[in-house]
Amino acid sequence: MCGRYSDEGTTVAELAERFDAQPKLESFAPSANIKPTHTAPVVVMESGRRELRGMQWGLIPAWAKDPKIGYKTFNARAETVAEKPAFRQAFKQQRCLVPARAFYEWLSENGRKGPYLFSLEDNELFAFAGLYDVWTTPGGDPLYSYTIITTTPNDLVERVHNRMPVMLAPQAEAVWLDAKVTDPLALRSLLAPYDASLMAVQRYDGKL
DNA sequence: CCAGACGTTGTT
DNA sequence: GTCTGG
DNA sequence: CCAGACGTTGTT
DNA sequence: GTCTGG
Repeated sequence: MCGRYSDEGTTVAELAERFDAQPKLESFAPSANIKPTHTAPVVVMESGRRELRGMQWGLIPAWAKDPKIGYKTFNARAETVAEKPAFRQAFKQQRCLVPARAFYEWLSENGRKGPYLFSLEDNELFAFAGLYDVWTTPGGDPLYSYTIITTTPNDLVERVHNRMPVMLAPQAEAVWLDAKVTDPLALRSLLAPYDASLMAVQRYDGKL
C-alpha cells in the first residue's frame, strides 16, 4: 500500500477527500477491480489512530497451514462470525473497515445475468464491516488479509440477491474499530442491513 | 486419540 | 489454535 | 465465479 | 461439455 493516512475519529467518508487525490480510487470498490486475492486498502486502528494498510481479500487465519483457504473466506456471515474458528478471533480483536463507493450484485433475468450497482444515494464513500488477520508466509513475512461480512439484504438489495455486505454508518464505524468494545451482542447489532432509503441502485451496463 | 477441518458464493 | 468426527 | 482437469489401481 | 478445486 502506498500512502499512510491516519486521523483519529475520521470517518471513511471524510478520508475520501484524501483518497480522491490517489489514482487508484476505483480500486476501493470491491467490483471488477478487486477480487478475492487482490490487494486493497483497508482501515485499521494502530496506536489509537486510523491507518490504511494494503491487504489481500480473503482472510487467511494466522493458524492456516495453507493460504488457499483465503479463496473461501472472502465473506463471513454475520450470523455466525462470532463462532466460526476462522473468524472468531478476528471478530474480537481484528476488526477493520473496507472503504468502497459501491458494490455489485448479479440478477438472473430471462436466462441472462446482469450486474446491478449499489451505492449510497449521495455516492459518498462508505465502509464495509471487515475482519483481518495476519498470516506468516514460509519466508517469515507477515501477510495481511481481510474478509467482508455479509448479512440479510434490505428491501432494495433483496430484489437482486439474498445477501448483502454489511455497510457501516459513520457513527458505527468508530464502534466497530474500537478495541474497547468487546460485547459480542453490541458488535453483532452493527451487522444489520443498511438503511435502504439511503441507497441507490442502477443497472450497470459498463464493462466489468 | 488422531486426522482433518476451519468457508461463502453462485460474478465479489 | 481449536473443535469435530471417526 | 473461473481455471483446469478430463484416469486407474493400489490391500477391490 | 461438465465437474472440481481454488
